Amino acid sequence: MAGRKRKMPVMATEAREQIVNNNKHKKQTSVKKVKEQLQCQSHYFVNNNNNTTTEDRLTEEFFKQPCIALAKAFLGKVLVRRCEDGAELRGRIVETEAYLGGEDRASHSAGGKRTERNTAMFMKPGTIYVYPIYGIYLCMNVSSEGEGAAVLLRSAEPLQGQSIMKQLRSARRKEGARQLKDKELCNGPSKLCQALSIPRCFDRRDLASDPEVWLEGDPNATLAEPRDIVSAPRVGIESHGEWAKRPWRFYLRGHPCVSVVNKEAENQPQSGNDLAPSDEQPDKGQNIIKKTQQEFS
DNA sequence: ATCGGGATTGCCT
DNA sequence: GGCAATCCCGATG
Repeated sequence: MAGRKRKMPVMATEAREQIVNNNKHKKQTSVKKVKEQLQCQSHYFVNNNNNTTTEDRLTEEFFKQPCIALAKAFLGKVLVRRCEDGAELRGRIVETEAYLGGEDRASHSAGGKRTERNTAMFMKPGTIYVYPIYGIYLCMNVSSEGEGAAVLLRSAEPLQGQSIMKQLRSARRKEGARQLKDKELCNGPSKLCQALSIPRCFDRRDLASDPEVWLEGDPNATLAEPRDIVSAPRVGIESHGEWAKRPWRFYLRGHPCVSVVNKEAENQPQSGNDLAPSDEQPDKGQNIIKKTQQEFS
């Protein structure tokens, strides 16, 4: 028997409120701009504006960084997905992993091996690499500087479009299962793909120029201080011996949307972070996390 | 042509 | 915390 998927309802009032709320605290957000966003969500409004560039959109320059530096730089940035009906989903990235090419045996591109599947890893920095895993899920990466290197996006904090994310995430769950909490919407690489509606066909697209998916700096958040970034071994790659121990997973310390907390790593001095100097104000990153912890508690 | 495994998740005990 | 689900891709013959 087939429990057919429910039809996606027209954008709910709740979602509109989220957009408005999201813009409330943004300085210089005009009423006009909010109205435009609301218009774009209507089924009856055809959006002919292909210029999705916003002042916050990150350009190709951002992605031109070595893999580990980029993996850290992603933390706090906002992944945006514009759906077909114009609705925008936003999630702040809070957890990443660096996969280097060449020597890194845990990488799909280990030994410089290039296949049909991992071609995107060898494309220009900012290229999206989407691959299927376990036959049922997807994972999203972004290529970085360095031959065959890419960053896996593991977790995000839902910022906008939570009601749509809930629908997308609930579609494949058992009927009658409990409602997902907001912090459970994107706390894992495949959950992130589901909640932000990242399909396989986004493979090899350019995050710097694609009209349907892009990255933004969050004007209210800033780069985390090195001490706010935890470096831990990557997860799910146990079989790769010594390479599995490299601390190339990065997440925001104490953030409620991180998929796997590593207490041991958190107690280590974070020596791997000397490559990420920060000229931001020291405690801003922490403030954001504290505020978020309250929101999600 | 066939085979083995996987950068995960959700449900069950 | 265990374990099945589920299928694509890449390696091998």
